[in-house]
Amino acid sequence: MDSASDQAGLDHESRLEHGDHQAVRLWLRLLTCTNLVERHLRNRLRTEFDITLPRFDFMAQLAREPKGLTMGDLSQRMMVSGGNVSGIAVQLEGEGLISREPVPDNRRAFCVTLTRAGQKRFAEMAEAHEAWVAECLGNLSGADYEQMMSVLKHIKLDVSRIEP
Amino acid sequence: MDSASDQAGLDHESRLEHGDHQAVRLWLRLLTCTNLVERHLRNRLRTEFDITLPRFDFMAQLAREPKGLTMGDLSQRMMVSGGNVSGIAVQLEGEGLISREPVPDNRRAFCVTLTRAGQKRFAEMAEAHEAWVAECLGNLSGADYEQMMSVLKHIKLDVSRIEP
DNA sequence: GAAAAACATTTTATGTTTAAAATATTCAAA
DNA sequence: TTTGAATATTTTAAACATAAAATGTTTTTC
Repeated sequence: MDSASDQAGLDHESRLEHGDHQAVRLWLRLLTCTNLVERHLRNRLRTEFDITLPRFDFMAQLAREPKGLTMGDLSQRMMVSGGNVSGIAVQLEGEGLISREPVPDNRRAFCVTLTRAGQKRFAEMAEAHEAWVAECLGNLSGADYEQMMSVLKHIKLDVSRIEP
Repeated sequence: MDSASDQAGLDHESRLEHGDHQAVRLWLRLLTCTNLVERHLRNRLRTEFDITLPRFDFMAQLAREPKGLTMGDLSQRMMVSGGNVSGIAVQLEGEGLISREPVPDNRRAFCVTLTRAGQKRFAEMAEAHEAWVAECLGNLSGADYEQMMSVLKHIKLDVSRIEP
């Protein structure tokens, strides 16, 4: 029924509409797929390491920057609000996985780093996490991988150009 | 540095690790991209229609099924927990956008449908939503679109095969 | 050098999301 | 038919997320 009416009157308007529908279909599939992988990782982190995805992400950012990051840096990189990282930091600090030390020449900011225990704990989790991700996304050809990376970068650019 | 060591000792182990890293990079980009679009749509729905994304999704599922859906159907299609749809339903019902009627031969279940007002309201929102999505994802070539759809389907299949 | 602006973070209030327990109903089997 | 398993939904408690206000610090500007 849809394809019949598409073939019938293919003026500008319906062309546009067709493109729109296409975009929506892609969006829904993209969303479904991402949610599926995210849920999978979330569940495994919970069942095998008793940690949540946000806390894992928090630690992952720090692991990438041994010199430490400020709360603002973390908020920006994790793309969540400041109040959010604040809450997560309190918990991780309570568990002894991160430490927050004052920055010498800026008493407003904290320098957040992984503790020795945090580094060790994260290393274990990261290895498993990487394997889980590979299970989900590692079964693509090199060409598919390159294509996806390129198209996603393209989309990212398109979106960032919209937001005023 | 990375590429040098890759070329140096390319045994099975480092090959695997390389593939894993690749998968992680793709995953992070996929996640970032999806979050970016999702946040954009969420903001626009809030500012222009004063509605949240989950409520919109809830209504979108119903719009697609004029005969109505049970709470469980909605939970499954929206890929969120039952408690979640339960809360959303209460709100939408309070606003008169949906109705929940008992199913004759199953007193456990509700049949949820859009009210007349809900249909009208959704139609307005859906049109705008479709245009916003097209702004984000509509700027791809037909080939890119097809490729994305195909690869995402592939990934979805891979993930669904994992979950035990 | 004092007032104002900008900055980094936390707090607060509100709302979303999940997992798990609780409730109620239906179905299956012994 | 009564017991038990499965189903559909709601409730509850805890974590997460945001925006906006509050706090304290630094920088700018006049």
